[in-house]
Amino acid sequence: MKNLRLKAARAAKDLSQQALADAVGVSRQTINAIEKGDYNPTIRLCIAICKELDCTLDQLFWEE
Amino acid sequence: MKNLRLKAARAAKDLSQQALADAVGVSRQTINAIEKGDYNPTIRLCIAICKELDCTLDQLFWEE
DNA sequence: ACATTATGTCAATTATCTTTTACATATTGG
DNA sequence: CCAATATGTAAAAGATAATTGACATAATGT
Repeated sequence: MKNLRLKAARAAKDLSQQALADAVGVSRQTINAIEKGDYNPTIRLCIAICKELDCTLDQLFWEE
Repeated sequence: MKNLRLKAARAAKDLSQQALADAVGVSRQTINAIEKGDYNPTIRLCIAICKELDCTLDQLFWEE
């Protein structure tokens, strides 16, 4: 399933997928794949994304 | 660096590394490596561990 | 209308997470 | 003292995260 919270948080910072990818040191396709879902990124990448977007892991990646 | 919060949370549930590994469907070495640190597990594994230990991502894996 | 940026997606390759097998030490209970 | 459990660690192989390059379609602004 899609990660719409990530997409929204990125939009709130007015960052493109490319800009976020550059900021956290991965490729644009990786960010796109995470937002698209059916993907399993590493915890360090998730943490880097959270810090760039001023969020926490629970806010962007926790699922009940 | 070591993940002592994970080690403590596991101890609080009285689970061995093997028991936690079985519960989340990975090998004992993987749990050991995560606790040992210098390791980068996937977010899905982190979530599975958190749910097994009744914690959240922020509680076990967030780092300021 | 045009150029530019942003996004979606795919195939092939590289990097790395995870397993398997194995051996070692420490600890606990009988 | 002995058997069983728990933990730490390592090398090789398997599974998958992530990169690279490419092509396509929307969206945006001039």
